[in-house]
This record gives sequence, structure tokens and C-alpha cells, in this order.
Amino acid sequence: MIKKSTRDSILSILKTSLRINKKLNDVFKKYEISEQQFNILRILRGQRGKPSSLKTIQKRMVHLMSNTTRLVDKLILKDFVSREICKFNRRKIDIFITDKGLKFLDEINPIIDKSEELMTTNLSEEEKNILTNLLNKIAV
Amino acid sequence: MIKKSTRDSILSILKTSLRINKKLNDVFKKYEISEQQFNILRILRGQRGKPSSLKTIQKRMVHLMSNTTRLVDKLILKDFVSREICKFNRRKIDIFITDKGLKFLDEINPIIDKSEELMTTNLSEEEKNILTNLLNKIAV
DNA sequence: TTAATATATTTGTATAAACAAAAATTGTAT
DNA sequence: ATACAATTTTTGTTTATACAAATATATTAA
Repeated sequence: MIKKSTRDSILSILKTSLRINKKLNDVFKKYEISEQQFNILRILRGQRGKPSSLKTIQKRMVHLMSNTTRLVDKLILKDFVSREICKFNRRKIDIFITDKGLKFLDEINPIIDKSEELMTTNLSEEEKNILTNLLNKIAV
Repeated sequence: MIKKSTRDSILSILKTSLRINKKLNDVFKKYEISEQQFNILRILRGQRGKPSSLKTIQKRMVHLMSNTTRLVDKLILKDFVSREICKFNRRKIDIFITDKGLKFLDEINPIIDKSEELMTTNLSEEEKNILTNLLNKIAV
């Protein structure tokens, strides 16, 4: 028999994750971008001008999935990123965030941040740290 | 500026949830069922013979989404559930779990339980309870 | 150099999910 | 009784996801 504490904790993680995603998606939807596209933009911004390959992006993405190509396609349509073949290794694709992409992030980031703060108002600083530590021990 | 503790905790929840889902899906895949189909079976078993309508199932599902009809279609193909129009309210569909469905659950449940216990071995009983309590305060 | 292997990306395809609209039935108010 | 609104389920459509295979380039070993 499974322990009640085990089942409860696992279920709580899954359900909380869905609640968070739902709230975040409300924001993303308003700004007509998907969560994953947003994550890519943030990864690219973290590079500060340095290009990223698809492989790099994929490794850092929260949802690691296989069609990063098509996600980037969509960001290109919005003119938020640019793509060119890497000069030093033609298998690689260099992907950059554009000024428009950066400007978009500047606009949406505070909203996301506020939403995340709001979701965790019931927890103290210390409780959030405890939570993070506990979670990092699960399913490793 | 968002607090580091906030961002870290939110991100940990999302990432841990993905890790858990990945591990569970390994089991589901082996048994050729989807997580959501599995959840429906468990909801139905919880009814102990009493029929459930689609609406009832939908309300209890972890992932509440709209195409429960099609999920049930797939369970019917496997002969794990049966479906008939409710005698008392013809808008409603009564859904029952079959003996084959119950037998299937008996087979896969211990594997899932073991997997969940394994994922949380690094946490004590008390830590799991703390975790659950903290999570239940988030994004409510 | 050539062949074999590894790496990075793209593409095709099948399945799943999200969302809105439609259809059928029931309940309610006049 | 009739019209209108509400409930429950189904269906259609668009988009997202997962997975495998294909393509192109680079690296390594003989």
C-alpha cells in the first residue's frame, strides 16, 4: 500500500503545477505568445547577444521537447528572434533575440513576475526556500 | 523585481511536476494507456459500481479538459468501461468500469504506487506533509 | 581519402489538447 | 403550452506534442 503522505504530495505537485500553468497561460494568452515561446525568449536574453543553437535552447527549456525548430519558426514570424547558420559549424543554427523581442520581454516580464509573486503570497520567504529544497529532492 | 525565492519555488514546482509526469508516463506507456485514461479508471473505481456522468468525471480529473468523450471512447475500445444513456436524464451518459478495467487497475496500480514511493524516498513522512501543506497554499 | 560514426537540425506523421460551436434534453417562467 | 434559458454531451477545427526518420555537416579511424 502506498503511503497517504506520498500520494498526497505527488498529487499536490501535479495539481499545483496545473494551477500555476493556468494562471501563467492567462497572461501569455493575453500577449498572444505560448509559454514555451516565452521561455525561449528568456533563454536567449540570458545569452546577452551571444547566439544560441537549437540544442542549447532545448537543453535549457523547462519542457524539453523535440520541435524547437517550429517554436523558433513562430518567434521569427513575430520578428522576436532571428536565425542564421553558424559560421563555424554549419550544422548549427545561431539564434538571436531581436530588439523587438527584448522590448516584448520588457513589457510582459513584470506582469509574469507580479503573477508569480501573487501566487506565492501565502508563503513566507523561508517557506518558499523550504519548498524549493523539498521539491529538488523529488524524482531526481 | 521578483524575489529569487519566488522564482525558484515556482520553477521548482513546474520542473518537478514534469519529472514526475515523465516517470509516470514510462509506466503508462508500458501498459499502453495514457495518464488521463488511467485517471478516469481510478475515478470510476472510486464510485464502486455507481455510474458516473462525463460531467462528474471531468470535475474530478487532474487535468480538466474538454474532450472526456474521446477519452472514454478509447477506454471503451479497450473494454475497460461501458457507456449507456442515463435512464433518468437522457442528457447524461452513465459510465461504468468493467471487470476487465478493474483487473487492469489491480495490475498497474502497485507499479504506479511503487514508482511514487520511489520518487519520494528522499523525503521523510513529515517532510512530505510539509510539502503538501506548502503547495496547497500556492496559486489558490 | 574513404568509410563509419556522431552531431545538429529538420521534416513527416500520428496522437493529444484547447477551444468554440452545435445538438439534444431538461427546467422554468409566462 | 410555448418560448427561453440551462445542462450535458458531442463534434469540428486549430494548434501543440511526441516520436521516428531523414538530411546535412563534422569528426574519427583505418
